[in-house]
Amino acid sequence: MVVDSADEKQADRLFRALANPTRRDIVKRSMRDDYSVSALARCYTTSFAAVQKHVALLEAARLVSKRPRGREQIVRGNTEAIETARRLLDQFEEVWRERIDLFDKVLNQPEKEGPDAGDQH
Amino acid sequence: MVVDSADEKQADRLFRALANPTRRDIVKRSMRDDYSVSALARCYTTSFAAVQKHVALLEAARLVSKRPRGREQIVRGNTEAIETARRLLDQFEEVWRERIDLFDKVLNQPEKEGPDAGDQH
DNA sequence: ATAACCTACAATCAAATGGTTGTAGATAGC
DNA sequence: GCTATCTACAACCATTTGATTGTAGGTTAT
Repeated sequence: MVVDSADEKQADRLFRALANPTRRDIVKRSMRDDYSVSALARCYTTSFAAVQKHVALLEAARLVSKRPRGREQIVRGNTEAIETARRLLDQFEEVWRERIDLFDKVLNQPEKEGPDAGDQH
Repeated sequence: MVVDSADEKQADRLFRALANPTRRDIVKRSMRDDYSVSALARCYTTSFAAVQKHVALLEAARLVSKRPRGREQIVRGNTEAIETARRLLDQFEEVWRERIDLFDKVLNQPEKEGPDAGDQH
């Protein structure tokens, strides 16, 4: 029941990290160009520490990675995490497809009863 | 700067709603079968009111919709919201592709300077 | 009508979030 | 060496979240 595995926690972190406009913007920027943490901070009106925390959160969700360059940390967007999120979304549509398949199966085998009780939408 | 439009708020709600294992499970269940709110509540160890609030949150994110059937409310998963989330993820990979394209363009026009300073990865 | 059930909503509470300031450690440049 | 810059991290604060219990209204069935 809601298993609460490591994968689930990672899914939590992923979607949680994406649920903030500043963080989404950071992901986009760091996908497009190289940014140090302070360079990112200059893009927003919030404090450096706030941006730093956003980056840390994104890093925990594996949406970005940091690598040191001299005294600064270069933030880099990670497409694999996006792929992971996409696969998670696929799971939802997969179970939806199961419903459709089941519905079709009932439609194509009307030997038992008429589908009058079918309350589609 | 981080525009904060209605679309952005909807994206916030969408990802926020997905950032919880119980809510993700509710979405899957309601995609697969019809569930009343109380039928959903019976699937989890938490209180009815807690599940009710989860459903309200999912409804605000348009991930599910409710329709009354007698005294109960039937919760139904909505694939369109999943598609919306997928499109949002597409945006990230789109800007990433821009980076790749730009990188290719530089590689194919080495007339200016040698790309020795290129710090790939 | 009465009992049982489903839902809605308010009040409450602990924990997490998003933000701030301040302090301290490294590194780069003069 | 000294200064400016970049980062990390702690402490703190307001708001939100996730959950609870309790109350009330509506629907179904007996």
